[in-house]
Amino acid sequence: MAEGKRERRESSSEESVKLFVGQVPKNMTEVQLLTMFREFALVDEVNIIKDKTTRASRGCCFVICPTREEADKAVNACHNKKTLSGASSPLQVKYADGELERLEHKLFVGMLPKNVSEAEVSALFSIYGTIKDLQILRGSQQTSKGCAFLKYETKEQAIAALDAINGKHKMEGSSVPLVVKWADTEKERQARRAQKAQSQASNVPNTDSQHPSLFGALPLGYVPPYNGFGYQAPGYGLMQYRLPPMQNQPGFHSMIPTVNQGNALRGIAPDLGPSMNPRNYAIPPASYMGSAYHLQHPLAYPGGMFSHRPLSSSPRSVPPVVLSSNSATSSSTGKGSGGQVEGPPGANLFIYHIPQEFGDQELSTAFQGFGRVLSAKVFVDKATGVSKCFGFVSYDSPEDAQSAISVMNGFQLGGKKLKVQLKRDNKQTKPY
DNA sequence: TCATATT
Repeated sequence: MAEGKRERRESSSEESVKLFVGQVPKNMTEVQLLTMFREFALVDEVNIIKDKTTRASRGCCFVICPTREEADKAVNACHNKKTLSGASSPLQVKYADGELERLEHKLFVGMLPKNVSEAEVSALFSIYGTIKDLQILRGSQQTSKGCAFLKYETKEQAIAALDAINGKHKMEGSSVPLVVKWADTEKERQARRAQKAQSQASNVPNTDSQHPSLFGALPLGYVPPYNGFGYQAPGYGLMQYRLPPMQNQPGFHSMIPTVNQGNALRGIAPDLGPSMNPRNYAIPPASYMGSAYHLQHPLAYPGGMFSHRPLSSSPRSVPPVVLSSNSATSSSTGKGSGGQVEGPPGANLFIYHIPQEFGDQELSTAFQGFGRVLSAKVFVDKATGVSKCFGFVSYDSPEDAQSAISVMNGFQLGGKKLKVQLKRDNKQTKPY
């Protein structure tokens, strides 16, 4: 990225401030919102944030105020102060991502001599403007890391310092010039972190063994209705089947019969090799054993021949559950374009005590044996990306949801018992 | 412990 310059919106001047507003009813218009916010502050513009493809409101908007003072007025008057009709909680009004940073005029200074003090850095940079904040990064023993962050009062000051010092000014006793650049934004840092995590993850291709405790605890059972599978008969080698590419499926699946052999999984999975590790594990109910399931199965295709409750005639048969360690598979569950697909009333589940390591895909897979999963969402902490251990699963029919509840509620998975209930419906409140 | 969403 080029240093020393930042992208800027055409439509708003340097001092205007963008606010992000959440809890906006999806049926409100920009004009309505503009009118409302203008009761509290000067507002230049309101932009509803819409789904890229459907153009439907995503329930939030941006508000552009001409100055920081006006923006603060809007925040103070509205944030958590009023709930718009149709919203489930009060308006959230805050500086949009990056706005505060943009107003900070924050620079990164590199190639500082290790022994340089704050005072010395300050003396140099004060030539170009008023320093609002300065910190040299230090390690555990207070040893300098040779770089610093510095905030100026105005952007012009920061630019002046950047132009004058970057690559040009050598501090006393140093043979290399200082590096001065705009500090990374939070977004840039996130992207960097994500990239690092990504590259680290790809160095450890087989993550299946990271969930050994889950395998042992899996509910008995199952044949995935929309997935093909490989099958390992007891004592036989692992066989795999590849699905037709058009089926939008993970490339490989393995199905490991019986719970008692669950620990065999740990021995089997790694043998598949890094480029061929299985995506889904299905563990069929004990009642499947000793039955026709010792024979080779036909492949299951989406919408295909394989009933998703093939042995429901057996009273002791336990529900379908599949564990998936998939990370990169597209799926039939509703996601991808952002918003969650919700099913009809009574077909949406709230699930608590989801194992920490479950993501959307694992949740979807674990619940897909009861019906067509329209969407599955595990909630994660915005900052850390860590699962909050609760989420939602939507089916297209209430009956599917009920059968998922009857089987999965109370089911022990990963140390805790799942809590599976109908999702609360905050929506259709009927005031007379 | 019930949808927090950044054009």
